[in-house]
Amino acid sequence: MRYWLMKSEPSEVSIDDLAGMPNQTVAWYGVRNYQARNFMRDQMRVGDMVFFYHSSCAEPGIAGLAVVDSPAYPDETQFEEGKYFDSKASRENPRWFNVDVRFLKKTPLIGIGELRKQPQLEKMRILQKGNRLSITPVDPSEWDYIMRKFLD
DNA sequence: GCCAACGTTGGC
DNA sequence: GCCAACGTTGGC
Repeated sequence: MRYWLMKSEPSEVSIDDLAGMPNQTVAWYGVRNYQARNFMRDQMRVGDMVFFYHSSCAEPGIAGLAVVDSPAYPDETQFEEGKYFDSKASRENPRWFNVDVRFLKKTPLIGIGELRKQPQLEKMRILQKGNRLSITPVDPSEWDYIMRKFLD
């Protein structure tokens, strides 16, 4: 089993939104970055654990726990008109993929400032200067540390 | 709103 | 294949 951190803008899908979805599950549509896509398509497995992270908002940070609920499949929004449409993608040759993610629990918000204070977390991808990847692997030791320090 | 960092695009 | 220009991300 692997561990991940997935960013979502709460104005799009917040942890509360996720909790209110049918089956408490959402398709992680809209990823348009190859590295993030490859993580979903090639490395994620059903049952992998996810930190649900609120980004681009007043209080950025980890807001909940989720779990990967499906293997990757073509992202429907690449075929539809709208901001995620991709004219170079086709159903025969899809370019973008997503997994489904299921709500596990809401957590007290662990702000990015709190995370930065932890020397044990200084190598976390999310905390590196210039980091922009919306999906990043989390080292098991980092996962354990956060769980013990903040979520016991 | 600012702006540093990064990914993508496209001319050459 | 290089690299300048451009667009986006995301914390502050």
